[in-house]
Amino acid sequence: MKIISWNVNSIRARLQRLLALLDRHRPDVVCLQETKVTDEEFPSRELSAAGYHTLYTGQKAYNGVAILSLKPATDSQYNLADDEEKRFLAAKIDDIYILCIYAPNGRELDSHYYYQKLNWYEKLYNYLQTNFHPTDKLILCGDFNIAPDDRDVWNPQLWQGQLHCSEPERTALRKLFNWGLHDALRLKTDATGIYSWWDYRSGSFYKGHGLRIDLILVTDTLGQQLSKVTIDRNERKGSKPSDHAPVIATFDLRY
Amino acid sequence: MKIISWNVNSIRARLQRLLALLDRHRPDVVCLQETKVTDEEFPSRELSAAGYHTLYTGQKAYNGVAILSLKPATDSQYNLADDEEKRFLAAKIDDIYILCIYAPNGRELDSHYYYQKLNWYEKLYNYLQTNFHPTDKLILCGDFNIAPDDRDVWNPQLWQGQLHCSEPERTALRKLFNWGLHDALRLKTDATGIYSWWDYRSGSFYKGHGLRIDLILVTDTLGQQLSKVTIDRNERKGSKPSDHAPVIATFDLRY
DNA sequence: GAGTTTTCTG
DNA sequence: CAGAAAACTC
Repeated sequence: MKIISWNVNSIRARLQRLLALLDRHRPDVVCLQETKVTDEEFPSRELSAAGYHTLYTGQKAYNGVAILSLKPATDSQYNLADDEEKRFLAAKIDDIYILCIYAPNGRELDSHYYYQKLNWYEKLYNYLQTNFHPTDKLILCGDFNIAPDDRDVWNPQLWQGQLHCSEPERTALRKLFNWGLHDALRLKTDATGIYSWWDYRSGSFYKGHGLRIDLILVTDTLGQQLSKVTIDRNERKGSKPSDHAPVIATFDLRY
Repeated sequence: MKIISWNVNSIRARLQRLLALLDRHRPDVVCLQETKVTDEEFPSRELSAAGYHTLYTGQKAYNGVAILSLKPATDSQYNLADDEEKRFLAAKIDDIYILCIYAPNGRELDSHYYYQKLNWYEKLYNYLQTNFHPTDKLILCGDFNIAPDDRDVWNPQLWQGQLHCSEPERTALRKLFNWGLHDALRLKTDATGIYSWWDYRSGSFYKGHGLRIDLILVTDTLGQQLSKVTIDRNERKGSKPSDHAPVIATFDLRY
């Protein structure tokens, strides 16, 4: 079972790249973030022509998430709580619960939006607690807008305490780990220098100035069947890339 | 001698089409309107690579005119009077005076801008009178934003008295004719249904809803040597066309 | 810097 | 409808 999480930064601008990605990896499940289209504008026809079932929830210029799957999904959920912004989508595919999220950015440390971000994580934690158990087969993936720890940051001193790396943010993320989720990539490697996002500005990708803020979190049972986690850095190259690269996890599912 | 006048509606958006046009017709002179770029952004390198000398005067998002020529130009003039907008460019190529204009649109009948348009035509007339004589070899071409008479309008009843067709506008244009300029196309044909502009909206081109507002005017001596006048309607087809088609005049110059 | 919407102009 | 700019977000 192969799952990909990718912040496409506009599915309109990235459709051809997305179709090529599906062709290249033939993933069972794809979680997309920042689709930036309303449901009417979501390119479901092109994606179903590529063989994928689609679930999506979007809004005008911002946010928007989607789940693509080779097999049809069930038990879909489009809201975390009373959220106005389209940042959450959940469904069951086979016997695995898939949660696709696009966490708020926070804009600025200590701003109104920063506290909304922390509050949103609180809601996510509550959602997990009320609806699931750590023994469930569950994957929570997406753009978390938090780098878990200093191994995930190109210049930890510079980023120390900054947005995406502040203690309150990391604590909110750690709460998910403590509940029973594992950072898939960290089950496989302790290496530094593995990033999923690079600012469009000032040649950040070329300079290696990235952060790992796109994560695939899994519960224990799935963690034990995890065979591989990679980040498709090539997707950040060429003309008109997203500023995020896809994260890919492969499981060797035993029944 | 072949001359083309074309309102490109952004030379940035139309550069490939322009280069193809140069290649297709190999005109001696090209007058362009609505280049919509500052002089720094004018693609002079690409055009000189295509074998053309360039004169241009432009501003940020609006207006802008240019003259391209196989032979270098002399006696260039960048202003009609004290004009703030970049709507006028004149030069001498061989022994012919070339005046390239982009007349104001006028926006609305009887508006402030409408009277500015009439006033601009007054300045153009004065410029002609003070600087030239009807016996000169002179070509005045560009986007006049006036349809000379009802033969040049797809639905004269509908357009009767409207912007581009109102009596004050047509009188301003007629003053140029009375001075000694001839509408090159009308020296060759009385046909109706020959247009140079079609609104982008509501499939006007497909429906044949056009106006002839792009003109090549010539003095007597040149009129007598005029061999052909056409409008390249194909240039309005395909993807990303200008809303104007190029007007092409060919002269059989006797020395 | 690369998406988006909105406003302006023709 | 198609350009361009400006304001916005990330």
